[in-house]
Amino acid sequence: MNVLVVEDQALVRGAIGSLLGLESGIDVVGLAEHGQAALALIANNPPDIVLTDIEMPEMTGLELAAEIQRHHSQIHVVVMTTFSKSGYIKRALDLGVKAFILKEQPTEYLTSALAAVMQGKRVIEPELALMALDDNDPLSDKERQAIRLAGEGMATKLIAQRLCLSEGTVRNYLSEAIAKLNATNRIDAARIAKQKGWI
Amino acid sequence: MNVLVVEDQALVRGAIGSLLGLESGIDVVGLAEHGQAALALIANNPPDIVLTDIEMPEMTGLELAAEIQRHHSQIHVVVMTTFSKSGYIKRALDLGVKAFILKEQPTEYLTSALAAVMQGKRVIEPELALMALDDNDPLSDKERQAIRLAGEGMATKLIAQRLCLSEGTVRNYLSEAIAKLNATNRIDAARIAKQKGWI
DNA sequence: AAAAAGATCTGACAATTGTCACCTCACATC
DNA sequence: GATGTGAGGTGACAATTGTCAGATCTTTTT
Repeated sequence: MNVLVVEDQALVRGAIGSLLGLESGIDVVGLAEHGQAALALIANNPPDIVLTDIEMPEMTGLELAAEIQRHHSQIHVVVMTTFSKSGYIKRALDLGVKAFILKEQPTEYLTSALAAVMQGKRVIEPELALMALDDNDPLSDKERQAIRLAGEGMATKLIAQRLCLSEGTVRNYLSEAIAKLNATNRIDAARIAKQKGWI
Repeated sequence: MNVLVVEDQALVRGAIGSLLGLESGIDVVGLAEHGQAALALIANNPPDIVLTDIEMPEMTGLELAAEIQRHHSQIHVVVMTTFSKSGYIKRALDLGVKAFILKEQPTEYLTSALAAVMQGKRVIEPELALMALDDNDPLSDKERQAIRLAGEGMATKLIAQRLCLSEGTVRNYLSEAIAKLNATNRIDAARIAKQKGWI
């Protein structure tokens, strides 16, 4: 099967290309450093599978998956990512992505997932699928914005100015968010929300 | 030459192992997922070169480099990282690291750097070396640790317990660090220090 | 040996942050 | 027209955080 590898870090891109090149049954037919480059290669020579990272500049792997779903629906998309954020998983599943690979998983997981995808299967760890289900972001829009700014080190007064709210209201939002996320303070809350992909 | 690869993401670790395995003259004699595991492998079977990522949980690649410099000074250390933070580069050079590889560089850069290191050379991009020059980390060791924990959302009391210091002393350290970094509070200070590679 | 320089600690104080109960106003619904 | 409901606000209070001026007790320097 023909695979196109999309990953922004050249060293990792090359290393994964080399890894897959060793597998019998897999031909690496292209390497792209972001979604735009990948689309150009796909137009010329559509592969069977596009294996793409999610976090990339210019165009993320999920945006690439959306584009492929729209214009090249016969191509299977497999995404890789460092972070098992429930938001990512949910979007990927909605976009018809065939496999969801975490970079913490061993190389054998990747190769066997690619083989399974060629047989028409979907590959996703059950626990990740569950994460997508209970991806219920409890934060309101204002809470989200307040927590994000707080996570960048802004003081309450500045956050209030930025959001055009009173200082007290901002404190209320932050307090709410801290409670909802079971955090101990605003920094902790920001950390938790980031980790879930909510801010 | 015998190379030990240290990288926390299994997929990337395996892929780099596979890449280096293809090179004639390179034997990948071990794969470790963090500094602790690497040290255990080194004790049994010291390689010629340790190729390590910097950003890792438990023990960072730079902490590993320090440990190797102290106890296994004949081993060459090569670090890889996504971020060209001036603090990383400076610390790496101070720790006797032989080559500094960015993950955005192509795979050939890595393989040729490893070959050069075996010939006793040092490999670092001139522009990165320059970054190291104008990097003056003003933080003391204790301040660094305190700020890092604060950046993770820990309250003063917990930080004090972790560092075996009194609460007041921790507040002093944080206050000092905030002043030195021209920050407005502990979160802001942590953000600045992270970006420079000081924590 | 005296002086200087550290690191840690303490206590006091002000500023910021976190929590909570309750207020107001607009706007949709019954 | 009465009633909810939700966004935004206020004020009060406690807890945490930030600042600073010493106090102790090592080390290091002179």
